[in-house]
Amino acid sequence: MSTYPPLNAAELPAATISHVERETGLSKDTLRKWERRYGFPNPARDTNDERLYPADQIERLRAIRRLMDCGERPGKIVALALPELIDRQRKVSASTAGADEEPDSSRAGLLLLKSHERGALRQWLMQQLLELGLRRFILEIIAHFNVLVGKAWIDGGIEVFEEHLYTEQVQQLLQAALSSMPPVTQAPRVLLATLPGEEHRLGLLMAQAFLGLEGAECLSLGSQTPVVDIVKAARAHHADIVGLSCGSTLQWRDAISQLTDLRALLESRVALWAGGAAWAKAPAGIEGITTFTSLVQIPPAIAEWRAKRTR
Amino acid sequence: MSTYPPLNAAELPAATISHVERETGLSKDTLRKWERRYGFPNPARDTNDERLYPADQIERLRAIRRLMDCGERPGKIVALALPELIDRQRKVSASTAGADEEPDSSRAGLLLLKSHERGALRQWLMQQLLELGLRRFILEIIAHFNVLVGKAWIDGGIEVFEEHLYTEQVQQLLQAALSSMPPVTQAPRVLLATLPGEEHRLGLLMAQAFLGLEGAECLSLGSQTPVVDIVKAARAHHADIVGLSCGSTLQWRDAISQLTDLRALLESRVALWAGGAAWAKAPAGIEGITTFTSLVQIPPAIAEWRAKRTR
DNA sequence: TTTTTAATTTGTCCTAGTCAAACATATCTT
DNA sequence: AAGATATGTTTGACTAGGACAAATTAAAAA
Repeated sequence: MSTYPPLNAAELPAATISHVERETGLSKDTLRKWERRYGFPNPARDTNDERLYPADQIERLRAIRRLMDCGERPGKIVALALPELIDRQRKVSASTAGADEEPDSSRAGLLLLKSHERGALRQWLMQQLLELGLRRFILEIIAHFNVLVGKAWIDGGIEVFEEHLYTEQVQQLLQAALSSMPPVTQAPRVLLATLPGEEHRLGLLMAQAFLGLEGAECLSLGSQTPVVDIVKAARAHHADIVGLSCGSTLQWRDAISQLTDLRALLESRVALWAGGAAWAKAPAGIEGITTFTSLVQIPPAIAEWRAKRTR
Repeated sequence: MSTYPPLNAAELPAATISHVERETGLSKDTLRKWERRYGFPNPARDTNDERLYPADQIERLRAIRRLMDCGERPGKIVALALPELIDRQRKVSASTAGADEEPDSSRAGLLLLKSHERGALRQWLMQQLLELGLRRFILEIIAHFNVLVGKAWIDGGIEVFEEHLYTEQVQQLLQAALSSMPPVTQAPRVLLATLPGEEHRLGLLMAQAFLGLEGAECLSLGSQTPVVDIVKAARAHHADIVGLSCGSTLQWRDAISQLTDLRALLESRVALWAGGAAWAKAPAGIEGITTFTSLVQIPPAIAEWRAKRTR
């Protein structure tokens, strides 16, 4: 499949600390602390005593980052070498899946994605969409696909660019489907957004599709909207519900603090809904905020909202 | 128009330094340095001696940031009070426009956007698209609209959420238009992406549309793809051209360093094209990189590429 | 006027240390 | 044994103050 030579670590230029911050998502402070505490990373220095990270260390840092996103703690893994890290990644992704079924259809899609054949994946997705309809397509294909891709992402079974390509395809498809939906002007009016720090739009789009199917009026601010501006938008457009999509990138710790601020600023008649993977393992509910761990919870929630409203 | 009460600065919670970093885009280091050098910002401290920024200072920082994006230097403006800042914003946005014509059509769109009437803007955009066709729509409506919105954004004449809403609408429209274009498999094969730090997808979409109109095969990685992964994708998909969209968020200083790395890693047969507002004021061209300041440069560039190829 | 040189501005990086909150473990109670 | 509570450890964000290169402006020379 891959006839092209793999990217050799040695030929890559060494990177500065801000470079590494960008590529790994680990803050400069964290990188320096780890160096001191665990002896890794162990960057060279340039003439000006500034850190220069060799490419293989960045690779290792990326692997560490992935494991941490799965709940591993730095102290246990930062000092590990790459092979051991990969080993552990395997274990984690296996245990995460559990005895979970593997829908053949999604698996087929993954193969298409990895085949690097332009058009193949897109065509397959379109076909599935036509065959199943929007609701089932999202629930049965995209949702499953997302966990598959996520799992592969953890154990390094998928390249970053493959994940980007996939996301881009699906977004295009969903957005096309959305814009072909008849514009509704029915209550409730939902304002959708993502908080600063969370860049993934896919969850937002899926939610928008689901809300649209329920006949709710959607207004999307896109990703990374500051809290203050969400509030202003909600006022200007008289939103009934503000919906946030919180991926796992954003730690729910961070999310909660922002959500609390938001709740305080929002008029009390406006409901605050927060969905996404971040809430699967979040501890308790917060006063005045409804959390969603799955898209299927949306339709009943809408129904309930309407029931309350008519009373 | 705005019957809702304005957001009072006093009722907003004070923010931590990372909060401010997120909301203003100014790094923590910069915020601390300014405090020391210019006496502003001047945050309170909590029990643990950590900075707490009141909301009005954040507002001021945002204004400063906007001015700096227009080329003003910190030393001249950081110490200024909000009214003086706004004054200067007016001047700058006026001089930027110069004797530029103001196309009535785009101006009408701006009014629709600010009217907060859901559907109005969308409908107007769709109508324009149908009437003008994709190419003229992008060139005459979207491009003009972008500078209008950009200008309003500078002098605070537009809210952040309004800008988000606008961007979201246009993206939806463009993406729908793209997915209804017949899939081409004609040379050159272009890989599109945005570097880490640049989150704006709109420029990317416009480029994709233009390339598609020229019959080139496009493959988009979306925004914020690390350099290494762009290289891997180019290899895997045998791209002929790698196209990057560099907005003004990303300083061209930063962009150039990343582009140089990218150029070094890419096979020499692969062309590297970089477009966007960032290059309008960039000094010199870089070896092996073609820069674009306008979309209209794309078609001739494609023609030239093909001419070279057939030889 | 243009070019070269010196001064200033500015943001990023450095060290080294403090501390609250999150997590893990052991101890006590019912 | 399960549940609550206290104690200990881990961790990342934050602080201060300084060094320095790159970018910009101002001054001097051609």
